[in-house]
Amino acid sequence: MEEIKKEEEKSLNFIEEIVEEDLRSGKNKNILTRFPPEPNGYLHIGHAKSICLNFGLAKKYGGKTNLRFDDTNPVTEETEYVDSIKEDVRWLGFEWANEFYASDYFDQLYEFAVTLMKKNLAYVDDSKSEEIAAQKGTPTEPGKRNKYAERSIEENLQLFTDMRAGKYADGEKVLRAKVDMTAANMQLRDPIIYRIKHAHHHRTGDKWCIYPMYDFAHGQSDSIENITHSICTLEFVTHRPLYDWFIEHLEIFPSKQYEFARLNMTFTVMSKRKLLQLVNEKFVSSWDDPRMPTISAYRRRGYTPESIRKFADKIGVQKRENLIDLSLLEFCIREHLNKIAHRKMVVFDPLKVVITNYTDENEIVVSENNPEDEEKTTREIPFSRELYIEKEDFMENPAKKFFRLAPGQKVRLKSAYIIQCEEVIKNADGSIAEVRCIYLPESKSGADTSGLKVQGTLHWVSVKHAITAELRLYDRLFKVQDPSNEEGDFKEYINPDSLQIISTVYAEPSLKNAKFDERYQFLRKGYFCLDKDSSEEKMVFNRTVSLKDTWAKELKK
RNA sequence: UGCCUGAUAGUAUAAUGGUAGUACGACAGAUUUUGAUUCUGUUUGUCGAGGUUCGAAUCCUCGUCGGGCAACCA
Repeated sequence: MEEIKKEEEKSLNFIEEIVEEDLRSGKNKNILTRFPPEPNGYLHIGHAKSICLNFGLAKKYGGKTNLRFDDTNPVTEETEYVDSIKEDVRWLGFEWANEFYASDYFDQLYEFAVTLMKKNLAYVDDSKSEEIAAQKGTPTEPGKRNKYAERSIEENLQLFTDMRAGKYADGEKVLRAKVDMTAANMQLRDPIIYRIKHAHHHRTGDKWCIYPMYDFAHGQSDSIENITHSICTLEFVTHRPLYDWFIEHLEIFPSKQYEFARLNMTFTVMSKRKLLQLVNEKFVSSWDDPRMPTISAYRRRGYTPESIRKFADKIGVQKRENLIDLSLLEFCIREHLNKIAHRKMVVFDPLKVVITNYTDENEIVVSENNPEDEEKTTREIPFSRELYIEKEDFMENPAKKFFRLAPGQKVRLKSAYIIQCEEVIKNADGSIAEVRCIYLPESKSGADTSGLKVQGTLHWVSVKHAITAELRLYDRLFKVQDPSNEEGDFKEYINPDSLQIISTVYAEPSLKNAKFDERYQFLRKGYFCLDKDSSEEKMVFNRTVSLKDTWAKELKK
């Protein structure tokens, strides 16, 4: 009871506080949020934060969320991205009330521009791009308005009509809002709101050759949809006065913009531009290469939607710049996988063990699928005289505190017997060929009458029953905590060992039935899932995340 | 040297004038047929200087430091 109460009293983030106040005061009867991606790249974990915020807020307060594609720049946007974004949002577990596109509103937006011109609040400017930039001034010097701002309403209307009709080439003219060239906030220095682009749009085709800019599309789209809380990242703070200015002068529904700090994560880059470079320049194989921080990559790698939502919840929502520890994300996925993943025994780097006093031909041992699971389901594993264990689980001259197999030392074979090492057989070159052991028949798991306690338990597979698979082990993509903040190109800091492929590992036979939507814990190794590159002939597994390994830490000391 | 923002343990995040708490990490220990999980403990913090107040992370003043803003990108 106490616990539950604590959970309910969890403090609100600053946006939840605003929403609660707006609901309490009656400013809003319901809330409506939106998630507004531009379809020019794949969604990443930073977007996941935004998705969880927008959809989570609506869910919590009984409102709804629209998915709206911010597709006002035809040259970078593609349908491929639209599809991947929808898949990712759904996979994360969210349902949108409506699927909209900023391009749905192009006619309306055009009318808004006409309205502004009629109010003498917008004008067609013939200046070149560089001229406009120069006239804008600098943060410390005010800008200057040019002669085009003097054009009559009629002339502006005519020119804008001509722009739409395709009478001008790209860049020849723009439509600007007439706000304030001397404003301290540079966003207000007569921002461009329409530009000419003779480009094919992924939805409207060739209907338009003029396209609205972000500032003249986003807020208006919010307003058209009656979005109550329009949540975006911090870099748009300086745009907010403009956002409000358009709404005020167009006299349309007053959506409100609120800003939070975007997610940064250690050993990761999070800009779509940089991620696109990684893909295009082949540093990774694709947008969903499991080393990428994209949602599709996490999905392929074996992350669960639950774990990502949990992560989003734990990092919170704030306005301060942040750099989240990757280990927090890893904690979240380990926590979930520990509960749901079935255990399997897989030997990565085999060392043959022969049990000299073992003669049974067909023994089957039984092992639990998941000790965390309430329902204690089990599976059968064939045992035999010749087994594989990990090379690293044997030391001829054991280090201090080495609890595993060594000459004369005893270990437990998981779910089977205690064995004792009797002899080490070597190859001509001095390397270890195999290890000979004896087993203790009375030590069988579940029926152990030996009275012995051993410190180590090893995973193993029967040589003649083992099946093989390929493993892909992933490490962080960058060598440094904050690649974007280092000197030079961020790509110089790519970790050359971010992908390790083990072409053949030996697994217990039950892994043959592995399914794409299931997660596995390879005992003492890590969490794995079947990769889409698997075929009838070859199973391929991705390591989602390793298990914590305090022994490896001990060795480093 | 303009405008806008922000500053609490290593990293995040609470405390909304009244005991600076939580999580991750790190470290130590207990349990363990996974050196996993679980459990216990330890560690480290209010950017600085003034002020208001019985009392300040919180309010005020002045600094310092970080981030953003000068794309026909979003």
